[in-house]
Amino acid sequence: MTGTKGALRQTTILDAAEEVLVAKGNAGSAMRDFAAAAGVRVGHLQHYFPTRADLIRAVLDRSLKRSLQRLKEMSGIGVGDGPGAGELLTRQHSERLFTALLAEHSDPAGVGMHVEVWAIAAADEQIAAVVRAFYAQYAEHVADLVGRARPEVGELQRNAVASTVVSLFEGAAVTRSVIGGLRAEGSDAELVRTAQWLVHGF
Amino acid sequence: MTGTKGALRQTTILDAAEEVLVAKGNAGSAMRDFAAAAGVRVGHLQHYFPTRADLIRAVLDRSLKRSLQRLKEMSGIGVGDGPGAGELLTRQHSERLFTALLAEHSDPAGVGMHVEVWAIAAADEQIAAVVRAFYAQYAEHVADLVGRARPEVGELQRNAVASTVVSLFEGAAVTRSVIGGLRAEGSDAELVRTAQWLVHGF
DNA sequence: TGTACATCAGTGAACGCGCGTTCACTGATGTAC
DNA sequence: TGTACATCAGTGAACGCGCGTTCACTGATGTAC
Repeated sequence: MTGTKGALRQTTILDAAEEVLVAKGNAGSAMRDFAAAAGVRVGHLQHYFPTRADLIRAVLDRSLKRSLQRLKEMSGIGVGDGPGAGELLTRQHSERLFTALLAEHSDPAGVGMHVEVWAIAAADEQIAAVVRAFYAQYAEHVADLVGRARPEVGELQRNAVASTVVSLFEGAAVTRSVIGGLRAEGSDAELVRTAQWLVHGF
Repeated sequence: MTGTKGALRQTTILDAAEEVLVAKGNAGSAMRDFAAAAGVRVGHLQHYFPTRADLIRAVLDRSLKRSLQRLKEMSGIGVGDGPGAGELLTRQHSERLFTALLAEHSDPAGVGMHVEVWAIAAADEQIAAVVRAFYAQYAEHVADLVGRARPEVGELQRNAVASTVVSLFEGAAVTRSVIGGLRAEGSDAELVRTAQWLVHGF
């Protein structure tokens, strides 16, 4: 299908489109904006993404996949001094993980993307399905972490805890953003402490 | 200015617009949709709200004010068997409050509105300011609750806990929505339990 | 190694539709004397 | 109590712009023999 040159262009276009989407929002950005940001003509952009919906879907899909990827990396499956896949999750490990995760969720660009994802998903069932899959995997991953911290906890409780942790961090993304404006001193530490309490049980 | 008939019309228009906004999203709903839903002509609609931005701002402003109002009512300042303003907040009280609050945050219409609010605020600084004020008041109210549960806790810690509680419930609104799709069994109870732990400290 | 042809990369102009907004208008309701 | 006039409520058509999309086209790159 597309050669390596085309693949590069696609990446360029997606990078640019993501930037525009975060900066100007879905409603505020036109195909002409995406094209201009990528340094191509509109007709050319449509050579790769025939319709606007195709482009938006590709951007969000890639963004969510990357988020999940980063979460897994941060959980330290075999990297650096993180715990191995089957090993017990200590409080040192979870503190580092949640601190890093919170930093990701506090990044303005990431927050803007999250908000756009939700709004678009509300009107596009295809994207909504992708988002649901994302959260399901996100929660499943956290449930695994709980299992590694407290192997004695049953599956039901593990899942309940996991979805609470996900809520906590997703909410943090919004409330600490420029939009939410909540940036109380010490709330970072409090949020991490809460996540640890949920995972470790104390 | 506007007579009582006009005031009624305004309410009708805002009600209809809110419904349309939740159902079809900001990007997906036109002035003609708002007008049709309210049973008036576009020109007539603009007699009350000259521009689209005026209408949207009025809808969101009213919605956020109402949310805050309900939160305060639920906190039970002098209603039913809730605690009075200065009284100690017991675990019974907080359980009832957080369960009710979670129910509010799980209402599909409310969730749709939240998501739209965030997306619009990201592109409209005027609305962003209203949203920030909302969260500030929301957090302040929760901080008061913490003070009533544990008077010995200092202001700094109270605020940190409050913003964490707000994050928890805002996140819950998204992750439990049709979009998020996370509806693990027992997660309601776990979320309430976590909020209680935050407020009461145990 | 060279040629022929298909496929891919990229251009540029035009179309047509939906949108927010404007505007001149008529009918209803209130208010002053 | 009736009349005159201002203001408010509501209509309907039209405008003009920005948008996503279409389309016919040229130039570049690869591939088969």
